[in-house]
Amino acid sequence: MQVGRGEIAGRREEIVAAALELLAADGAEALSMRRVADRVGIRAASIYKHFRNKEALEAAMISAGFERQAEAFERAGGDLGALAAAYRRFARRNPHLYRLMTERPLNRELLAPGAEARAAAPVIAATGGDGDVARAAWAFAHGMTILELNDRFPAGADLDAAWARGLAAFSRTGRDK
Amino acid sequence: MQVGRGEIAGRREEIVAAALELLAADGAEALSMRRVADRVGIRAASIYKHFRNKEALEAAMISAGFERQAEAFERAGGDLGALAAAYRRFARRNPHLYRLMTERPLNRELLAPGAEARAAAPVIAATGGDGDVARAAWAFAHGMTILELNDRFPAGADLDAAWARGLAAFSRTGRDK
DNA sequence: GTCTATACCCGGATAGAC
DNA sequence: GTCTATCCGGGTATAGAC
Repeated sequence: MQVGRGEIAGRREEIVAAALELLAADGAEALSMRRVADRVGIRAASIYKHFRNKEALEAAMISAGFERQAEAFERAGGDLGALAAAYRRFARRNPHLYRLMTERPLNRELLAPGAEARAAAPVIAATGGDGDVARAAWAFAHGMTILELNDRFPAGADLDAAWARGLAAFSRTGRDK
Repeated sequence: MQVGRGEIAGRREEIVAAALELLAADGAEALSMRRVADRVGIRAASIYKHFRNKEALEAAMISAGFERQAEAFERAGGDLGALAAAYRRFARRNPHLYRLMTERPLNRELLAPGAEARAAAPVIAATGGDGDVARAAWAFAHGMTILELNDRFPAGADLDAAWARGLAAFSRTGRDK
């Protein structure tokens, strides 16, 4: 968590926390520098003493999201089914953050080093180290997740069944390879 | 294509075409009523004689996107692999439109009737009428597609292999069910 | 490191004349 | 159906005082 020391780093984290709260409560459109500042109790201009620009603040938020996701995976254990459930649960509990984390290319130079990799590692491990399978499984999980968040499945659809069908395809026992 | 007759409907389609060009060229952030109007050669205010608001214009664009997608599927034929290739190609050729079509919940009341269903039908048919499999396959395809558009896979990743791995899982011969 | 003040620019949408 | 004029609001970001 490479915090330097004292008030400067504390303020940075305070701003990120406020931004995450605002995003969770009101969505990406509400995420303005002015509103983040309001929530911290300072002026928008002051945020620029802590972050170069809005993109840098968002990168800090995304890094925090990866850390949260990695923690959720740790709690879930190494089973692919459990990881998938944790993945879906994380997104449903943090829909706006999940969108922020996935909807655009990452500016990886701005991210906390290793955060993305820590979140990805459990999936790679669970798919047996086969990169193609890991990417296919991730794509399936992301597709199910984001289409659900975006309300794109029919109202009566049995999403648990669709998840199960996909996971069977990508888990070791269900493989035809 | 339920065009009424004469200039009014023609103008509507002209506006949609201009908006689609603008979106393709410059992305969603550039899609403002003023810029669309510039491209048509009218004033922004005049667009409101043809569309109630920006959301209605976007819905018309999305409807056009579904129609294009349905046509691409028709050309591809009924094979799941061919459909998947057409799906990916459509998104790569129309990345901003694909995002517009998938990133948010649809306001289905504003869409051209049947457009969404026409685009979805070939996938349902190709997965043998099993809704769970169709949704899982669609989620996989969307996940692969949007993660590729968003540059989320590692630079050296073999996406063709990941696609093949997933499609094998969802095609009839590769099924364990 | 926070403030005030402000530059600068953009957006969606409406009123009313023609 | 298009225009001009305008309302009203919002955004990121910087300069310079304290």
